[in-house]
This record gives sequence, structure tokens and C-alpha cells, in this order.
Amino acid sequence: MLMQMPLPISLGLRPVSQISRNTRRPATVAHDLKEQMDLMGAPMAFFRNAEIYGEGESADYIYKIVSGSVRTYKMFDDGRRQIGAFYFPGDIFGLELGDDHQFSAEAIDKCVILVIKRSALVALADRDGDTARRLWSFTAGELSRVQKHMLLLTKSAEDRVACFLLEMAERRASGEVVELPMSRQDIADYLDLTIETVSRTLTHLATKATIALPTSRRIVLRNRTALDRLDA
Amino acid sequence: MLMQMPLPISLGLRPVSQISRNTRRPATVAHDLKEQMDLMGAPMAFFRNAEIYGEGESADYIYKIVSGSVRTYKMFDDGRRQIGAFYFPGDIFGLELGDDHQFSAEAIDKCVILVIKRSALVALADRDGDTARRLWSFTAGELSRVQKHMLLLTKSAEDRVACFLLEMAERRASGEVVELPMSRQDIADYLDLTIETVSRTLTHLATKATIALPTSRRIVLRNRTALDRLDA
DNA sequence: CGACCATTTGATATGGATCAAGCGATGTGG
DNA sequence: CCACATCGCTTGATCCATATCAAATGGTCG
Repeated sequence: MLMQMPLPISLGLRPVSQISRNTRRPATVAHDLKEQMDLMGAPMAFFRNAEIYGEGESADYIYKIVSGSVRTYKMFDDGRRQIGAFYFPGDIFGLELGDDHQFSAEAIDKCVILVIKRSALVALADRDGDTARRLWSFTAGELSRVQKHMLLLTKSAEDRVACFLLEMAERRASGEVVELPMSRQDIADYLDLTIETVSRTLTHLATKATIALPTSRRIVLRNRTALDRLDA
Repeated sequence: MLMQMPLPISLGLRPVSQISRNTRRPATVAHDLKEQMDLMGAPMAFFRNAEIYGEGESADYIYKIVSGSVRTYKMFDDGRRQIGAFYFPGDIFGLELGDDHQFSAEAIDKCVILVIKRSALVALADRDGDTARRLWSFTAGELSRVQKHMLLLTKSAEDRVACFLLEMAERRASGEVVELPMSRQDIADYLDLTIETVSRTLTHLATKATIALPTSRRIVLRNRTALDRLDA
């Protein structure tokens, strides 16, 4: 839900006016959905742990991260939380074909996010084949991401953690040093493991000198070959 | 690979000519991708266990099942097989946005399948917004299916089997009696369990009178409420 | 009828969960 | 500026769900 926040802690929303609106509209034509969002989106800020939208709410907006990180997740009756995805600067999320969101979304840390109305894009897609294809493209990308995630859940704990580290290294692209914005609990809920197992596995990889852990949120890949082997 | 089969057992392909080709072209306009495939598709027959396409092969065709059942799967280096989906009469599969297939596809039993060239549909989508939207729609449907599957893999063995039975009951819609075309191994590889665990869980559900097992491939849902509870 | 394959059932092993405690960094109030 | 509370993470001990290994049963087809 975009326009009101139920809990004080969720009051992460600052009025758009506080942020310099993206007024400059370059003569450039958008070549993909991301560029298109740069042109059309309104920036909003969210505090750490702020809810961006909730599962089941109507999916009226599409989001693109300018800065910060986001998690999407689903809660189960038994209290378990499954994280569906992490999103980072440049990533788009929240676009659904159906009427409402299948997952909830929260800011992992302080975020600035471009927001545009879905109806605007969908209406445009009716007239513009390029836009239509971009919407398809985005959904196909999500499909392939979820397929990978599904396959991840069939692997051993060590394999899952290794895949996770490689994915982060690739997406956050900062050489061998990976800065993790999310907690061990977030990682555990993404990999469907417990925090204890995640922690033990990281310790174990560090013992084998496959990685180094200068701090708990900073991970150095010291032996990518070994990690790739676990990836398979 | 569509035009040649490497193994004798895979020689499931009969020339189209042996099957009455869908010559009748009704004046009706297609309202969705399935109807469109009925109009455009050429029927082909596959024997039990015949390969329809292999992972990594170029995704030149799209498929719609007339009769029979299909599994898609991925093999891992360690010999594990993960089944990605089961498809039944009326279902479309094999449509990719990218150049090649992410999974392999095999006939579970004797199948008749309509086949059309992807390029034909994609070219049409460039001109026809309805077709474009149908392609997006299909991919979005696959996305939501895979998301459900991913969440399934985070549940207990009993929950997975219960969800599986409910899914089959819904999709094959024959009242309380579910006729399963696939083996226990197929089910196990879909749910990421062993055949032993699948078998034991079914036996256990039968003991609790939640289901009945008149034969190993025929399952009667005797207490859907109990299954729904496990579904969550 | 007999061979073969799919399925079930039984005995044991194990990877990861759970329960519990300790540790280190960060922040807060005195 | 330090004492202490808090929170996130790690480490240790034990348990349990499901895998693994092994054998029996049943169904199908020549």
C-alpha cells in the first residue's frame, strides 16, 4: 500500500516533494524498460524496513531502485517467511500481470525508488509494440530468476550459500569484495535454511579459505573456482 | 531437437502425414493463445518417454498438448533430475523469450501435440497487440506456476505430496478420483523427495483415510479438507 | 509361468533444524 | 566517557525428518 503506512516503523515514506523530482526529460528515446522508468518515474524515499507494498494489495505501481536494496517475501501461517528476491540499484520490481501483488516488498536499508503507475505503462503498451515487448521481457526475466531460485532450493546448504555469494558478487559487481546489505536472517529466509546453518556454512567456507569474512556483512571471495564448483 | 531423435527409445516421432492434419480453419477469431495454437498448429505424435526437445536446444517451436502428458526437467552433474513442470491436454509449453530451451521436455505417455513455429507467433505479435499480450500472459502464467513450485519446495514432505495431489485434482478435474500418468520417480523428482518418501507419505495419507489408493496410479481424495489444511 | 519393472516396506544413517549459550559491535543513559 | 543493554551473529549439543541402503511384494507383458 503506497499512500498510508499502518505501523510507525513502516513510516518510511517521505513526500515526493522532499526529493528533487526528475524534471529533466532528455530527448533520448528509451531502449528498455529501465530507461523508460528513468523517464517516467517519480522518486520516493523509504526508511530501513519500510513496507513498500503488501501481498494481496492491488499492483498499481511499478518500482525501480535508484539506491538501496529491497526484499520481496511471503509469510506463511506457521510464521515462516520465504524471501522471493533481493533487488538492487537499477532493478525493477513489483510489475504484475494480474491485479495484485503476489509478495510483499520491504526496504532492506534506506532506499530511493522511482515509482510509476502501471496503468500508464500498460496503456502505452497497447499502442507501442516496443513497450509491450519490454513488459514481456521483464516478466520472462523474472521467470528465469525464479526458476534458478527454485533449483537452488534443491541443493545442499553449502551449495546454496555458494550460489548466493556468487549471485551477489555478480549483481553487486565490486570485484572480489561483496558488501551484503541484508541480515543473516534475510539470507536464511532466501535460501530456506536457518541462520545457524548459514552462519556455520560461511564459517566453514572461511576455514577452507574459499572466502574471508573481514566483517559479518563484508565477504571476500578468495577462491572463486571452489565456489563455481559448488554452483554447478 | 525436433527433426531427429538420437536414441531408438526416443524415436517417438511419427511423420505429420500419419495424422490427420488440422485443415479446417474456422472463421472464428482466436481469443487466447490456446485458441490461436489450435488454428495455427500442426499435430505430431510422440511415444512414451520420447524427447520433445532438449535443454539448450534452440527454442524454435511452441507446443500445445492435444492428448497425453509431458514433463519438463533439468539434469544435474551429480545425476539428479529436477522436474520443472507437468503439462496436460490443453496446456501450452516450450515458449521461451530467449533463444533456447531452459529445460528438456519428454512425453510421459503417448502424446499428440500441436506444434507451431515460434517465429510465426513472434512476428505476428509485432503487428498484433492481442497476440503480444497473449505471449506476455503465457509467460506471466509460467512465472506464477514456478513461484508456487518454489514455495512448495520449502514445505515438509507431507505438505508437498498433499499440494501435489490437490494440484493434480484441480488440473485433471475428474472429481475425487485422480488418475496419475506419471511414475513415483517423476513425482519424487518434481517434489524434490525420494520415491521412498513419496510412497511412504501416500501410504500414510491412506492410513489416515485422507486418500485411498485403489491402484498405485489412481488416487481417491477422501478428505479434501485435510489436504487443504496441509496445503496452506 | 516367469522375468522385469514399479512400488512398498523395513532398518539405519545423516544433514540440517532446534535448543541453548556465548560473543562482539553498536548505541544509550547515567 | 564509560557501564550496560540490545541486537545480530557465532558456536555447541542434541534431535528429527528425510535420505540411503536393502529386501519384499505386486503388476504387466511376453
